[in-house]
Amino acid sequence: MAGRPRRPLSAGGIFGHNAFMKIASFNINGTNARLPRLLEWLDAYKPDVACLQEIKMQTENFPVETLKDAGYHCLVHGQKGFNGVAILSREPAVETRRGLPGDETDEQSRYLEADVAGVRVASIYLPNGNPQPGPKFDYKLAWMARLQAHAQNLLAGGGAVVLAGDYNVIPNDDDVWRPEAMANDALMQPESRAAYRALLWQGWTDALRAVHPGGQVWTYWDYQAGAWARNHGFRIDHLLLSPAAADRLVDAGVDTAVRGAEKASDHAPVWVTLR
DNA sequence: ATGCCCGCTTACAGCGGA
Repeated sequence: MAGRPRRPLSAGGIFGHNAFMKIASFNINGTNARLPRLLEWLDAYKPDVACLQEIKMQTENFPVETLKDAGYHCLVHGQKGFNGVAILSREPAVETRRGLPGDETDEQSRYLEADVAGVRVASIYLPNGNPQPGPKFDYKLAWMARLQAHAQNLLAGGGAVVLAGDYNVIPNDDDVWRPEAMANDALMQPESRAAYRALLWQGWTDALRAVHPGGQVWTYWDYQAGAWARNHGFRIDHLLLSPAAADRLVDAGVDTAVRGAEKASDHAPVWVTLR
């Protein structure tokens, strides 16, 4: 039959060898403590983009050379001892924002954003907010209001955007092994959930929820009380997709086995693939 | 009811995490 010659799928792929783009989020809970696990995960699961949270070190100390040897470019927004986010990518990334707008006095490193292969990607480490009520919970809700305002601006651009990170919000009762056990926690207060829902109502798609609508999918297991062995987890790491990104959604999941390794983070990586 | 466990800090005890 006449017409355009068939080419293998990969020829049209943005990464040459892969028609799909895998974007992951992983709260590593300390770069120095987790670097071997991080490298193992990158090698085994090969995300095209990896948004990291809780790198817990200053920007200049991040092991960019080691990660370059592993095949990744790094953008880093660090902080000594606490917090800190990064974006690793196979393709070079162009930074578009460092820090969440809306409060010039906020010195915590919890937001980093970049363009990678035509997709706007953010690495988010939303405040925990415990104990509640109190100033930390107030900071969490104020941070979520700022995120809501910025997310609205991102949507207005109309492009493919992925807001990936540790949101420290358990959106629904079926996102936690036993809701009663967490009832007084900042992660599932009505105000926290309402702020998360307000984001979704803007037009974002919770990718993991869309692929696993029945819930019971965990991304975090506490180090304490044998939570991993008992599978007492909850879902707080989320990938929110703009409509243009959601149109390209192929799959989403959790690299659960990563949580079972020696010296593991208390979070497992979560990911989406976009066509 | 609290702590369990973990990572971090000009550390060796206390804080933050979730």
